[in-house]
Amino acid sequence: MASMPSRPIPEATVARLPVYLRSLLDLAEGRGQLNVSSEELANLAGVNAAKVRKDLSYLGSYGTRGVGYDVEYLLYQITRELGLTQDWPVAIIGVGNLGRALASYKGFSERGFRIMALFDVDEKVIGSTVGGLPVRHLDDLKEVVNDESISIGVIATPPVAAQEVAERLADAGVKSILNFAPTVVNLPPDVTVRKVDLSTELQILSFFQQRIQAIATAREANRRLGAGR
Amino acid sequence: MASMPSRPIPEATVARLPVYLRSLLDLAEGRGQLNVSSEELANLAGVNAAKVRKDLSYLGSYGTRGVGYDVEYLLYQITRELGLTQDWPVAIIGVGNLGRALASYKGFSERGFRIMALFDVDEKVIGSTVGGLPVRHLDDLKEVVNDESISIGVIATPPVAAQEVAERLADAGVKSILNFAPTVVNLPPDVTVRKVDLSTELQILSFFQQRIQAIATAREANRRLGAGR
DNA sequence: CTGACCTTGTGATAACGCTCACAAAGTCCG
DNA sequence: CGGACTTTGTGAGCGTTATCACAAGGTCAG
Repeated sequence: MASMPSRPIPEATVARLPVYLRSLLDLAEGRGQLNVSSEELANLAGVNAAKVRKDLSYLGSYGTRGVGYDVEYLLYQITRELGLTQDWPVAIIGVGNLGRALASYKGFSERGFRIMALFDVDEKVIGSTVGGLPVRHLDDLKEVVNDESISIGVIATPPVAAQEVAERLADAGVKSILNFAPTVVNLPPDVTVRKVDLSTELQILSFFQQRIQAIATAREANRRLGAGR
Repeated sequence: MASMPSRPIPEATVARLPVYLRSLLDLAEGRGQLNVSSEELANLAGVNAAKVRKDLSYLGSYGTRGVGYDVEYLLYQITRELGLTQDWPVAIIGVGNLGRALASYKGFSERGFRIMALFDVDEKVIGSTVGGLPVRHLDDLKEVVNDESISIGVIATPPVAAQEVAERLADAGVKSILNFAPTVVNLPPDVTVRKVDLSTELQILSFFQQRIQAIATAREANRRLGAGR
């Protein structure tokens, strides 16, 4: 039956492929390097070499023993595996601070994500232009998704609106959603939702930071005890 | 020696605590609910009930069998465990699109992360005010970190600058860094770095989106084959 | 006070991901 | 052409995370 994926690629590997991709682009564009060893790629990507090799082995045997990987060829294979040989049309819903920043973010278009439409419900911003695109009313979502073949939706609304927006996206046929709103959205399992939560990240940092300070405090107390003895 | 953590809390659990925290806040503030079962909390947080119970059990036995968890008490325990009983002073480095959005983002201050200083190297923005704070030169970083007891640094610079900024932060004594620049930064292991990469997230979505379309295409081909038989 | 009922807390087990270590396969120099 | 050297690809083992299933502990009505 045509080409089933030889082995299913683990999710952890998929999450690292974009990192390798970026490292390879640096090598190719910056230094024009032709070959790269798993060791070198590992350093650039901030992981260890064995992991790089195992990850790449899921894509196939694209390396040459004794030499390493051909940068251009590997670039192509990862690009293909990630589905980045084509451009993806993206819509952003919510044109607040974050939505605006995302709409103007160069990194997206550079990587083939074309922001095709912006939506909001606030009459004050509807009709205005952000990053060269008009802001449309959320009610137009389904129509625009169809017309522009939007396949990825980015939610940048306040948390209360996120669930409804997510449902509207799903209803319009969008199967991939990136959610920046700090709330969990529930959707049928055929829709892939990824969540980016800025506060959550800081809270995790807080946990480790606190641990550092707790240790420092304990050590300080210890030192004093020692001195008093 | 005082209170060592009874059991070390798994990192996967730490990463979920902020999600539970948010769900509990919704319950407390929104509906004024007093008790919550692992089942209900699981639904709100988008995980399964057993995982909730196991996660919470690392914090201690704070539930009541037959009843559930006391919302306020659990809120307090998670807040304490995450080190959120105190405010954390934060600096943002890089005042481009993203830096500005972060500087104005309400979600940070709401959760006790106080943005105390902004830095850049572009003379055009230095001295200007963003979100009520003056933008200072990166060279003042160390001084300000000391004066304001900055404990968390947020990197929102272009990728080429990220490594140097990270090193300067580490040199100034910052042990927790949130990196939005799309590049890996290498620092000594006593510095905790978390990375948020917007393009990476879209690329992961692309992978799954592509898979969907590949399946749809295969099914379509199949259908035609079947019809032609 | 008793028994039906509910929900937690946790061992046991399965799935997953990471790392190690080394054979296999190639290069390259003399 | 042969042997030293390099680096991949991967099986095996280990640690972490997720899930299951149920005894233990508690509520609550009568």
